[in-house]
Amino acid sequence: MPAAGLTIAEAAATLGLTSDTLRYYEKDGLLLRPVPRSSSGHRRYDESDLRWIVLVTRLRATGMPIRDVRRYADLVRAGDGNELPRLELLQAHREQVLQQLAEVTSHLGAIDHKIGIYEDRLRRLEISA
Amino acid sequence: MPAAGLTIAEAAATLGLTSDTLRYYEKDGLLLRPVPRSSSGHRRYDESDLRWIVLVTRLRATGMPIRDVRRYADLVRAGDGNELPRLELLQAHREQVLQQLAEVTSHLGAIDHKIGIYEDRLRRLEISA
DNA sequence: GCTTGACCTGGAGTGCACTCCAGGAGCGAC
DNA sequence: GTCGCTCCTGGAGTGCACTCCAGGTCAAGC
Repeated sequence: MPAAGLTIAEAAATLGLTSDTLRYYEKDGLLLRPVPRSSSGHRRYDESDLRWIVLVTRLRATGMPIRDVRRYADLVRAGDGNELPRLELLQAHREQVLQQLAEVTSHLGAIDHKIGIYEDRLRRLEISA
Repeated sequence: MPAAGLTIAEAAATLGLTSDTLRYYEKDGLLLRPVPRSSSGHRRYDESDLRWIVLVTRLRATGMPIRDVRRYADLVRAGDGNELPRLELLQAHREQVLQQLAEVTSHLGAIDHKIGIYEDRLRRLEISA
């Protein structure tokens, strides 16, 4: 009978994280619950753990600080009744991300312009060579 | 007779940085030259200094590490003849930024979806109240 | 029954990019 | 001539997010 759930190494590979990071997230209160253990005390991640950690990685990858992920996890862990603060937290993050995207896009435009200048210059050097 | 160029505080305000950061960039080799000094040894930033630092902030704001900005500054400082490596560095960075933008945008889509779910749920709670 | 390998814990260490600080100098205003 | 301001330097300190390590447990395979 195979054990239910993934080992920490399997979960890490699936999620694109390291085992160390998974332990760190758990210790830091980013997960909804202590990950269940096998009889020998090893972590076993089930589907709901993985689904949550995927969300955590999305929040992290869009620049949300650990401390805000923890605040969000705290809210979800607290159960029903605080949907509004959860929504507000996500909406605030969304605004941040949009602003960040706009800023980066605009800077990228300027960098692209500079790239164009170098390309022109190099084309001309090539021709005159 | 007013001195030519901005003081470090003025330059910092103009660029949206701090004086400490400007000194740090200079010490770390991110600038094209040591910033010229007044007779009393205070930095005076001229237009060319500012233009370069604007580029530095664009590179930084799009996620280029300090060490790569320094490599780019080294190339520019070395003068004509290495346009190709400069171009390649910028193009590589461009690809990074595009990939980053795509990734963030995709994660944002998933977060938006979650926001939609909360909005629906809250709307329903409101109606049934 | 002993080795091997994956996992455990608490805690120390790392890399990055600033940010702050102590001690000191120059300069205009009073 | 001294107060207050801005600036200088070298170097220490900070916050963040991991990442690594020592020393130990446990189950499976030989």
